[in-house]
Amino acid sequence: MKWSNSLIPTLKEVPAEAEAKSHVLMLRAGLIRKLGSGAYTYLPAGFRIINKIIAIVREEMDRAGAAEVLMPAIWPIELLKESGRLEAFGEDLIRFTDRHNRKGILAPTHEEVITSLVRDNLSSYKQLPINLYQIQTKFRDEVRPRFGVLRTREFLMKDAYSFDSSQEGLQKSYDAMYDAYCRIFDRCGLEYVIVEAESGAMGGSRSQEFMVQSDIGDDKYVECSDCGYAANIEKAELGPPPPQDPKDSPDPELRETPTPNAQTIEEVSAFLNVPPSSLIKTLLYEADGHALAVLIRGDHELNENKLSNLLEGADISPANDALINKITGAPVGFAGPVGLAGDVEIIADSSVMNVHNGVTGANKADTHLTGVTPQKDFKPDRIADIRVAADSDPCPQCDGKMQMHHGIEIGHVFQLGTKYSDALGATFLDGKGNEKPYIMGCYGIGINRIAAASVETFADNDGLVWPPGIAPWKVAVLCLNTDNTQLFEAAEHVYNQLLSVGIDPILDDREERPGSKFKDADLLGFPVKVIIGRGYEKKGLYELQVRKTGETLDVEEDKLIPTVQKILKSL
RNA sequence: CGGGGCGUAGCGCAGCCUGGCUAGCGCGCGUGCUUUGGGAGCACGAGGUCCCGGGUUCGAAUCCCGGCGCCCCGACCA
Repeated sequence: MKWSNSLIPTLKEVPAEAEAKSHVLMLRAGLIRKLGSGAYTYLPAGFRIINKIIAIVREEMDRAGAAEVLMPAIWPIELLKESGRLEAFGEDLIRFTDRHNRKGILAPTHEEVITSLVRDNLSSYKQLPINLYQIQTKFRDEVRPRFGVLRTREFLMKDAYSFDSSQEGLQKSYDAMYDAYCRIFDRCGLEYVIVEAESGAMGGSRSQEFMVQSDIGDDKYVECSDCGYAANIEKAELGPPPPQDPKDSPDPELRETPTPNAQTIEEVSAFLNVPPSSLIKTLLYEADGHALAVLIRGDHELNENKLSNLLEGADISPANDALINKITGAPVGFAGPVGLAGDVEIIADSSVMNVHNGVTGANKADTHLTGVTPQKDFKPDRIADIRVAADSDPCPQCDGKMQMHHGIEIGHVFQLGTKYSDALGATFLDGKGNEKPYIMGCYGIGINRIAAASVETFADNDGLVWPPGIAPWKVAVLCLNTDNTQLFEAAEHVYNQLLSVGIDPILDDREERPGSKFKDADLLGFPVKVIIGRGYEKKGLYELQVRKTGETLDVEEDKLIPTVQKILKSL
């Protein structure tokens, strides 16, 4: 590609609307332009990056034995009703009504379509396993699109769905996708962490996410530097709390303390001048009709997933004010486990049991109890790990501590099981003639996010730095003076040579001053620059610059192509 | 959905509080001359529904009311 034939509107100044590094640089480098909230145009250079990523994804999916399809983005709304996910997606759906007054949606994902497709066109275990994938635009009316291309209302996703006749088969399909994902992200040059995840509203059992560590990431995960255990914050299990220090004082005396106008953890902590970790929060919940008092240390957060799992998947919801009043006999904000009415099950997080000289609500307006000792002053019915993991928490698999990180989710793999095949009646006949639901897996990759995550990870003060695998062009040929025919012809010659060995160059043939060309090339992040200027004029030498390292070297014509190839291989 | 902020030339902004001449500055853009290895200099020039609608006023970018759009923080996020 010749620069003059493309559209690469670079910006010197930082656009006001952009905050995140990737957003700023993708705008400045002329990769994207915003059309509306959460909707971006990819200009030629940006689209080339997307296409590079897609090509890698496609190659690896095909290598893993998946077959590509293309499904509609426009759905009749009934399809989501059938699977029961209309509620689950709710406001996130972009809905429309057509000229015949039929209700439709723009597809947020495609489990329903693929499941009904397979239901209607496959019938025998002999045809299994099968894995179908597509690369499609998904639509979700995000509450808050942000960070440029990282969270948008329409985005490209590679989604794959596997259909197996057995759990063992699913495991094989899942492992194959897992391996393919590693190859894909490796080839994209990303540094990523694979974390255990909750399968959540998708249903199913095993689930892992591929994360790129980044402070602007929407997801949080913990990782143990000793053993490598890593898990999404929603999922992360905790090791046992560190052993209790031997008590240097006898159990304190339990007493009521007036705490007017102090209800929240912060207020009580400040009022009584005790750290939040000495407070015991009492959260009242309703679970399938019975009341729960859930005890969590003041500086911790309840993990509802863990609580629900502990209760064998019961639907749990915070108790309403009326119920709280009934249980505690006090206004909201003063609940405590001491002396609670008998039919309330008390579930305590493990860490609560180590609290010494604790503070809880007194089940009485404007009053807290101090000097609370677990087991002595109250006895939980159950003690379990039910809180959200935090930084420096003990690892569940070794003696190490876990660190908390923010991450950008670039891919996920799920073992769905039979959730969708059951809901949509998708069955096959096994070898004995029995009807069985397909055992499914689903596997997603956020195409646009790969680009943004790469920028967040690798960009520097001068601009983007692309790994060669997804660079819009691998090599930029800079002709520093287009008026000089000798230089220009040499530049074109290099450009053609690179083309002929399949290297994918861009020729900066613009009538710009050298400074602009250098700055733009750095901003765009081409892995290698070939500079034809002074050195060529005087000594017939080409100058090579490596974007990532800043390294430069002069080479003679016959060494040029091999040297470029060598550098690209080393990056 | 709650909180904060913004909307003036392609981009970044000033002007608004305290209404008043032809709405200004930098970058970018066009033409000419000079310049040519890290975003050149000079000169000339083009480019504006001041987000939209209504109101107040002799007069509105500026004040008032209503709306729309966008950004940031939070909540949310299969």
